[in-house]
Amino acid sequence: MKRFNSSDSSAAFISISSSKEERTQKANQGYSRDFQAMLDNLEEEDYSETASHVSEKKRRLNLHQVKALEKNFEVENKLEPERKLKLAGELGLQPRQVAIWFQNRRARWKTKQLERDYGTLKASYEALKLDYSNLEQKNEVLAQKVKELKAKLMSQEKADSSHSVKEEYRVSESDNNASVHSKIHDFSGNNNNNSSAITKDPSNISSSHELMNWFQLSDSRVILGSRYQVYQPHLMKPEDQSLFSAEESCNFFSVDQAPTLHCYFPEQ
DNA sequence: TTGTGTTTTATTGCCTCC
DNA sequence: GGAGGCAATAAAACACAA
Repeated sequence: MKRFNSSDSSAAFISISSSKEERTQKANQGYSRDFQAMLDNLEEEDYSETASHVSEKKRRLNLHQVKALEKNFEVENKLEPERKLKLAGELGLQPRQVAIWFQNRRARWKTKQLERDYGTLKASYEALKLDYSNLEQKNEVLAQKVKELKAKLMSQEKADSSHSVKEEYRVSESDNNASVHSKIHDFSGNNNNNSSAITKDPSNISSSHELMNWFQLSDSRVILGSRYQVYQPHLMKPEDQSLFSAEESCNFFSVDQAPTLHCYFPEQ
């Protein structure tokens, strides 16, 4: 149960007869503000006097009272006891009425503030959404370009590799060296058996001619660590050496997930 | 005039602070 | 434990279309 001050509790309701209220409201519509305020004050006194014996009815505050309360609310939305008493005295209201008005006003303000916040959030969400769809479009364009460049590179490499094979074959024939010829043929014709030619230990090569050819072959290869790993840019299949592998560029242009670099740093 | 939706005034119950 | 704030709610007042 709410506790009221003794000063508040007596007349939270201002009792009036409804017929009288309607009459005065209609009559007041044509008056100036000052004159209406004066009438209102007179009415307050009148109602206070008759409060004890007339049926209780809610009564709306008049324009003057509401404006004064609004002005005070703008200054400070909380009400100290002294200010409450002062306002109540000035406006001819019960201190409790002033307190209730401030309380309800704060509630309305809060609702409006929530609506504003919602509007702001909604606007920023819409902007973000638009931004996202723009990025998505750009992403698609870039992915398409990558695809085109890849295709171009592949066809170019195909042309280059067939050209270099022919060149090497011609050189080996004119040299009339069976050993080197077989090695080159083996290497270019069957990639799966590369290891035997590539990893051959030079100490097993008997003739100086053979040794020379081994150097010629290994010249274009990079030997890494204990195992002989081959880097053969021209004779490698394009799909094996492609920077953008079947994993499709490490999802670099995927919009659904963050780009990962696992294909570049597999150990990580 | 009346039904209906909205706004305003006031109450209730709970919570926090001193 | 009293005072005051807040959320939820009731109820009167008001606006307005049909």
